[in-house]
Amino acid sequence: MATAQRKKASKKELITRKASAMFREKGFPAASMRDLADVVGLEAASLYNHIKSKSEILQEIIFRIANDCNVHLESLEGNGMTSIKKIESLIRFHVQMMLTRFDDYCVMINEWIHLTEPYLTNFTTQRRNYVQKMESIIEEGVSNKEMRPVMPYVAMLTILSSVRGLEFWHRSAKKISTQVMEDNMVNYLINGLKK
Amino acid sequence: MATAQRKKASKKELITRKASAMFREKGFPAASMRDLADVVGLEAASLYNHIKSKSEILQEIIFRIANDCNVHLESLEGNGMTSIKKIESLIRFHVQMMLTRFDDYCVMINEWIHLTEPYLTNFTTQRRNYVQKMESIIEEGVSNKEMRPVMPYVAMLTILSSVRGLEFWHRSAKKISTQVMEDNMVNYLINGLKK
DNA sequence: CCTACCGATCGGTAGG
DNA sequence: CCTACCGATCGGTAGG
Repeated sequence: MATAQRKKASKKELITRKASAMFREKGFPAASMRDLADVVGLEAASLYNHIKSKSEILQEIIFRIANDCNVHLESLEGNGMTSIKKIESLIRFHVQMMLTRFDDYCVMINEWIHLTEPYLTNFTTQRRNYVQKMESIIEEGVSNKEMRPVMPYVAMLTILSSVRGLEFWHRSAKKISTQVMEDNMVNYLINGLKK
Repeated sequence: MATAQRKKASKKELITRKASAMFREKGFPAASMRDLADVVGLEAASLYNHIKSKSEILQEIIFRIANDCNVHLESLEGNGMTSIKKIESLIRFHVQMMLTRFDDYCVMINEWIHLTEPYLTNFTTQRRNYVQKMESIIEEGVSNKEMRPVMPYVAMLTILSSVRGLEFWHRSAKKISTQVMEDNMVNYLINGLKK
């Protein structure tokens, strides 16, 4: 029984992982449950012994990684680091998420529009809170005189967009190692903030 | 006859414009021809008096704006500007495209995956050429000693990604004016390049 | 986990 | 430009 449960859970994990790769490649609406079943090695109907619906898979992928981002950001709050260090940690975290959990991260940033209510509102609310907290850290750094007088909103946008840009890099022939890429991104983005 | 032609052309233009907005909002696969017909004020079948297929609309949107980007980039080549000025012009051009032709620009950067062959290969080839030319300009600026020793690939990625990030800004409540936004982006990104 | 199948919706056509 | 309709495919269910 415990074994059966575990088997079932891991099969669900397999389905979710394959779905994530497929949603990233084709986009959520263009990825069909029949294609997914083929990749997993089942008939389409059999998928429904493991998952409730196509939407449920999308929800699990997105909220799992969104939650990890939130947890990391909260760990930064009031931990005594300088604002610059906090932002550096945030950049490194996002770059690592993008590189080590590529499919999930891309699905979150590109496919969240296909969430249905109430999940859609839930997600956009979480995201609004996230970027506001991030802007607060930058604002703090500016009034601390740790950072140049950048507009927090513009800095936040540039940082998150640049991480997102790694999607293009990951897809293309990558002659640069991931560590070099991470350090280059951090340098470029942090140098834009430092006095 | 000339009038009929013009009327037909403008109706096609209307369809394309509404389609662009719809493709951006919902994504290409999730936007149905019936929804589009509703917005235009026709029956779905009647759309096909003006356009050949759903795919054709996507192709026209994407290659029209991609072509404008290519023309601008070619106008920079060997025009006597410094490398920094060339990149500043490129950034301003992209920011303006994003802000003044928001739907088309977003469809190009987000929906190109849904092009079918041979258009898909055509597009990715054009894009590869584009980023290579852009990297050449940055490389030139670095060996000129005009720019700091950045990696051209990383700088290119950061610049294009940051422009893309304006999609998020455009969607949200925009308290910042477009001119201020453009100048802030240019300053941030150009300062990262200057010595 | 499969076979068989559902209603809904898709892009697109015929014919007027 | 519409009515009527096509075959294909979609997400998902019943029943075993």
